[in-house]
Amino acid sequence: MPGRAQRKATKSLSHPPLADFKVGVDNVIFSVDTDQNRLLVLLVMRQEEPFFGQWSLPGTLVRHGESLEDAAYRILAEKIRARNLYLEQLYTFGGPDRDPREAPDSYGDRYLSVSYFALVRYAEAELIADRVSGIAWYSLEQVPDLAFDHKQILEYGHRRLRNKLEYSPVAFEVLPELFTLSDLYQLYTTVLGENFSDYSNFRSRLLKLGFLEDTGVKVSRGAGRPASLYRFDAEAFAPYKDKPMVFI
Amino acid sequence: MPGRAQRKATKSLSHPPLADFKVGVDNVIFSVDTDQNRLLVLLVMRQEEPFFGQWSLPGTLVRHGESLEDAAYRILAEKIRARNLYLEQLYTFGGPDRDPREAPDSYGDRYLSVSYFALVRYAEAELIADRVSGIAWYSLEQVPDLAFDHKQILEYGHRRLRNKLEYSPVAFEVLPELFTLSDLYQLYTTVLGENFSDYSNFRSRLLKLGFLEDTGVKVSRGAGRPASLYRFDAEAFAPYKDKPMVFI
DNA sequence: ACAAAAGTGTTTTTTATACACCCATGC
DNA sequence: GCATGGGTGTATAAAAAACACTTTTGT
Repeated sequence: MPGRAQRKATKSLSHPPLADFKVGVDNVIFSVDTDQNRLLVLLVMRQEEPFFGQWSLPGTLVRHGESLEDAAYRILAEKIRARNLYLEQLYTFGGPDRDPREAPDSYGDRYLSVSYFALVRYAEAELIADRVSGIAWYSLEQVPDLAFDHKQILEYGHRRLRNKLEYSPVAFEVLPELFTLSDLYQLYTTVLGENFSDYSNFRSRLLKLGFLEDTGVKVSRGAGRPASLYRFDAEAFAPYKDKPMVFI
Repeated sequence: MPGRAQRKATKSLSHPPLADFKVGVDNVIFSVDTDQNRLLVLLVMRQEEPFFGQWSLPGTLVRHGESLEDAAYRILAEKIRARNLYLEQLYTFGGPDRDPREAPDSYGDRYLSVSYFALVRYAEAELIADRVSGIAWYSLEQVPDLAFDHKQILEYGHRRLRNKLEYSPVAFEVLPELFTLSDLYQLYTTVLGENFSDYSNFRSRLLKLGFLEDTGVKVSRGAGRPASLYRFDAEAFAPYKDKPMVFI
């Protein structure tokens, strides 16, 4: 590889050479199953080395001419047919030795992972099983061992989800379009833990804000009084944009 | 470059080839000059192409065997001798075409920038001028045109600073070790804008929290009653860790 | 009829906001 | 002695937290 050696020499003789990178994108895709009140992550079974046969976050390497975000959308689209979708960058993990493909002391490529955080609606998200069908939603408490440092990435994504839930309306990206107020409340408690707030206070606080539209439609789930279905009204929410701490 | 072509072929014939990256680290280093109440960023004058002679954020390319964070600390240490220091990752900018060194349609290297956010104490930070001395603190309102997409990165860092100021004790990383309460207040107003809170309320809220230690020492700055010097007590702050929204 | 879930309301406590006023210093 | 910045206190409004109660359904 004469081209590479040459490039090194141009810079400076005393410095250690620059690292060459392949850049991967890994997605932490969350959803919730409102019926069973489970917070879910999308995992895929790896079909190649390294970590063949292990579960991992859906990821891909960035291709020529492709932006990071494009790559993130691409894997998403390969794994899932989703109508709605929220996506944002999470964090970049890039220490040496995070990928076993990096030969310890060689001058081969380093692998760097830019992680993205995504939210989709469970009911509208159709998983795309390739021939080997290694793809599944996992409840957060039952996540198996993951390839690479994906457990760490997932943990980081989970933290981000908890934070975002408190001060931005991301809940409505994961909930179905029509939801009951206890769906919403349950989502908050499963993500934030019990005793983040009393139901009745949570309820009145949110209703007072005025961006939850009552459709009037009632649904009955087993015993008990039927609940109203609500819809998130993005326009009515607009004035709260950029103002933090609306929810709790 | 036969090695590279071979690697491509192993994967799949239909896919576009993977991009090869050089990874850069760019630091947004903030400080405040308490005397003049200016929020400052550290800029360096580029000594090489591209953007030769333009101001830019201090950055470097990641070397073989070096982690991203190591690289971030390395540039910092090259530019500044700082006792205290706060550093965290900001965001990764990685679209194609963000760096003019990328030939538009070639298969050359892409340049990706992982940005870091740093805070140092102005008084304790000694700038290291290399032979050409192209390094300086710039007041945020007077930042000139910057190389690459550094203006965007800086803007992003500024946003992060504003957020962090509200819910974490980063202010004490930028202030000198001993500071008056109006130093603190001024810092908040210069970063967050006027009318974020009335001085007297700000004051009593913070003192009630109990992690500001009054040293008893007084300083007089021109006319007016001399002010007490305070010190941030990290231990007393500990219970507030992870609890957001302590300051406002 | 009664348990279960949804929804309403009231009381108490805490926190935010506004603002009036006193204190110590330089000139 | 008065302007200047530092520091204290109080009165009012608003929001958070606790909890008691009503309403509507399935069984």
